[in-house]
Amino acid sequence: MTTFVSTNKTPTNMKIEDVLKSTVDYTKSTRVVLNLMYTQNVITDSFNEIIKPYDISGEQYNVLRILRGQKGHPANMCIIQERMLARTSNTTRLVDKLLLKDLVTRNVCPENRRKIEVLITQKGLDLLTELDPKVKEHEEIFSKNLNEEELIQLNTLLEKYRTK
Amino acid sequence: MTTFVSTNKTPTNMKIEDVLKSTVDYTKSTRVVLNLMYTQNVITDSFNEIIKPYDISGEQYNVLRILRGQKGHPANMCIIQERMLARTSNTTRLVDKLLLKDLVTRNVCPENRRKIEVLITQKGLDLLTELDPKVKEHEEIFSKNLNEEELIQLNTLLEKYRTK
DNA sequence: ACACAACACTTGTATATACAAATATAAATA
DNA sequence: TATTTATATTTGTATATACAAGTGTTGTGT
Repeated sequence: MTTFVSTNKTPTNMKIEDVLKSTVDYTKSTRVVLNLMYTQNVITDSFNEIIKPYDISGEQYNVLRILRGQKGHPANMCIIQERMLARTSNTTRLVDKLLLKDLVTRNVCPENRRKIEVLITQKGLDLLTELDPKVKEHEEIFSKNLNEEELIQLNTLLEKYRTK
Repeated sequence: MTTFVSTNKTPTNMKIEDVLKSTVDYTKSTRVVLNLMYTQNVITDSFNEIIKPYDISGEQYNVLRILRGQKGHPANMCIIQERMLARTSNTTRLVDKLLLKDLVTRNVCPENRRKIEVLITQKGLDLLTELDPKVKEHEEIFSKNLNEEELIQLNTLLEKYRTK
């Protein structure tokens, strides 16, 4: 079976029916779901290629970003989880991996021994600094396909769409 | 640590900065990436709740849908993978799981013994029939937040955005 | 002070993703 | 025909997701 990871030549801007080789047209509702899923996969795959040489996963990167955002204040597991994109990720094990790479420190909170204080190390900050321009570039590869107006529209529609 | 899976009361229609509790505003490019990731997570979580009672995963459901779309023609692994939303899923192991539940059959292709012929069983078709209305309802829970015009716009913007 | 619930986190298990390597068959070429 | 190359799939390993159950700590009520 051919692997489509890096050799994927499927034009990404096609109608979703063509991407998924469907012979029938979907309803607008179905198309939105599939377009969202597929577009997210395209972005994630592209992002993973960027961080791959740095021996870090997208989720680990996400945790580091949250920790940097704390600006020196320690974050406990609750805080990290609240701010993650995928709320059900296992924060304990993600922090474990970062700890092994010396990108974070982890200590029991003295005021409340149930809590854990996680801090990003200088090594972690340096890694993020190195990644910053590449991540910015990655975001712009896609957003350059839309003009300012369309970017605003897309953001508005996504926020409106996901309301429950 | 509190689990946010089913007890998550975070309003889903908020600005992405509020959802992720960011104190600073993101650029439009960053917002699109985060909105896409987060919205996809919201949809996926909601979909997983629907199929959970049926002892099947979202990816397994996806494979069954592809097989039904074949209308009696067997699909080999290549075909299934091409049509999946996440191109890097491990089709072999997904089919393994479906086989254990008697939802598909798997046979070596006699014309080309490298290939595998996968077919959906009647039990698989029945499961999909039972799920059809629930899946439709799921799609409409979100799409009802937008009018016809906006649904078309969102689809168009997503297809345009992901162009590489 | 004691019991018990709530909280914060960790651990276990099954599934899925990501990617490399291995196997088996078929096609191409010397 | 033998050898190489390409194709189709499987297997292995590490990571991540999903969810339930477990551990230890704190707060609350009696």
